[in-house]
Amino acid sequence: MNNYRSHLCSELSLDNLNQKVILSGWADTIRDHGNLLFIDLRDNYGITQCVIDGKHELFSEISNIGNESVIKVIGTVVKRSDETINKNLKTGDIEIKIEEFELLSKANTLPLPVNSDIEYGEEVRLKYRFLDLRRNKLHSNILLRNKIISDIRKKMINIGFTEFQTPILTSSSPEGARDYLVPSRIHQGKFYALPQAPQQFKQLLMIAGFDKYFQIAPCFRDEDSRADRSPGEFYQLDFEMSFVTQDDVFNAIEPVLYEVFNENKKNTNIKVSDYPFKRIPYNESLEKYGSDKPDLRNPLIILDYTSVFQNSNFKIFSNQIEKGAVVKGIIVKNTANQPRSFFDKLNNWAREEGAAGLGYISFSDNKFKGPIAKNLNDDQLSALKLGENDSIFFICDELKQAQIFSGYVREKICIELSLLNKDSFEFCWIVDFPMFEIDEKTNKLQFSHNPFSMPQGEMNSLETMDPLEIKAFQYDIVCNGVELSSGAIRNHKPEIMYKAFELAGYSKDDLEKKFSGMLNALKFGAPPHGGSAPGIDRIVMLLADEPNIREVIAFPMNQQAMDLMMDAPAKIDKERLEELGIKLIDKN
RNA sequence: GCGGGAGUAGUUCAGCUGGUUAGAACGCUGCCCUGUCACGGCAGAGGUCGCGGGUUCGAAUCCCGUCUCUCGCGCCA
Repeated sequence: MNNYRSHLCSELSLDNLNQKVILSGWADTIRDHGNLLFIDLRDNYGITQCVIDGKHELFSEISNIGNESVIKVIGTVVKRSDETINKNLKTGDIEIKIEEFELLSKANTLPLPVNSDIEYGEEVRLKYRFLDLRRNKLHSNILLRNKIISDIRKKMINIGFTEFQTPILTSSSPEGARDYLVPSRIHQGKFYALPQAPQQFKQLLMIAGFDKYFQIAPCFRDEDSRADRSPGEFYQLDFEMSFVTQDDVFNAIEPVLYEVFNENKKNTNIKVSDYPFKRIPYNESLEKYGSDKPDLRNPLIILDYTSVFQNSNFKIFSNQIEKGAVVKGIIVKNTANQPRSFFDKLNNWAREEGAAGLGYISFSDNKFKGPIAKNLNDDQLSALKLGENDSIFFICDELKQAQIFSGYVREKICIELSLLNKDSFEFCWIVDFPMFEIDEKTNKLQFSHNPFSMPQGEMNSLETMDPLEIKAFQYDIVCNGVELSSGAIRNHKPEIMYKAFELAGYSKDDLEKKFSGMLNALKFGAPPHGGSAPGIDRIVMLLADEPNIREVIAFPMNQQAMDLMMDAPAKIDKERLEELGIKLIDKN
């Protein structure tokens, strides 16, 4: 028998009555009645109440152990009397009558309590992460995370993917995020970089003929954090497939995501959108939702009303339209009877956000109301297509600004009126991203996403179309307004790549210098291939219903990319720096 | 780099327009308590009010600077 335990803290019941058992765990709460003492003993699996009588010789010793000390208890399983049964505990029908106990590890006074769910400051929680991880919420989040990862792994293998490992010490990539650099001792003055993603490696594995690759891949990017963006490192379900079109990629991963969400959702009321998921072209997403990561739980839709206002008497809009602006509108049902303050509040909010205001028209009892209504004639008003009790809010600006701000308005009104359907996971693909865009600073053409994506229409498009009109086989998967990943069908033909880079201002030489490995590989027989890489941390965030990514990572860094527990990053001894040939300079 | 919020006991927080000795809860220490499950009761210890400067007879409170945490923007192909 195991020296420390015969059973787990979750598994004893009336079936075990009168058995002598050994349990080990943490003293979660200790209730000392002077001549009677209860200990809730906790392990990874559950809690079991242990009791000792004041007459027992170990009583005084056990009454001094302190919360979170680790103890081993030997005792007998006894039935609780009817009035002392605890229905909140799985083991609440029984308790352990302590006969012997051993203090395995004494705990000092705690810097934060483990046995309560009260919110605590992050600095303390991160510094004592091992204590925070003992607490209910984090403990179950991390268990959920590991369940999700293991489910993903099983499903990917089941549908024929092969799991790989790719290098952590690799070379710096010229495009994209800042790299984390690692100095080389052997090659003084040279650096490895940690991979931002195993992008090139997975493509090389396709070229190597492995057909279907996946990896729960660590990715490293030296960029500033957000609530949903962990600084430094994060994980992706990175996958890639050979001999596929965009639809083949979607068809492969949709069931995996659907099942992972459906099998790990918090309660059975939650509905996961059925696959195939909606496919929304990038431009349509900006038009209808004002975002390239729309939250489809929000029922509001943005429509275009430029033509209604174009020749109207509402000069504020019609003058702007003449200068090239557009008018967007959002119809909101059952709001015509909202008090004036509702509309004023939104208008004030819009002004605070930097907009000129938020005009509106309401329709009820066959009458159009609101400050703009009197400027439109009957034809124009009926073109709004308002139903009884509807209101419509207008945004007028240059196209891109109007789209973005309409997106904010859509979100704001949804929050104000609590229109979000919280019991659902709404997936969609955003497809047909533009291949190129204009860099606003330099006015030059640049790649809008991954430069290795295949342009739709391939060489023909690059040679004949306006570059800004060319779409790429580039797609994002979005769930509840969270961008889970982007992916693409890759460009596997060197001549198309030379041409695409040429349009973005890179010479053949530039390309060969920067991406020689990849480019070289494409010259020796590369299959058409593509894939994607949904973010694991964000999937867990959604399923755990956590607003902050640190709540689903066992050992996260703080916003400043510091590990407060391990004290990283840290200064390095002079000797080590010398060995690496590194001299620090004082930037101040 | 820029903007918002925060920083008071080990912890979570209160502390008004400046005014005696800066409070509460949890935790901690001691005593009492045989059926609790956030056990209860009594007593006690514990604070450079982030740091520096200023205004004032007097600053946790007002002003300036600075540091730290956090949220957002930039950034993240």
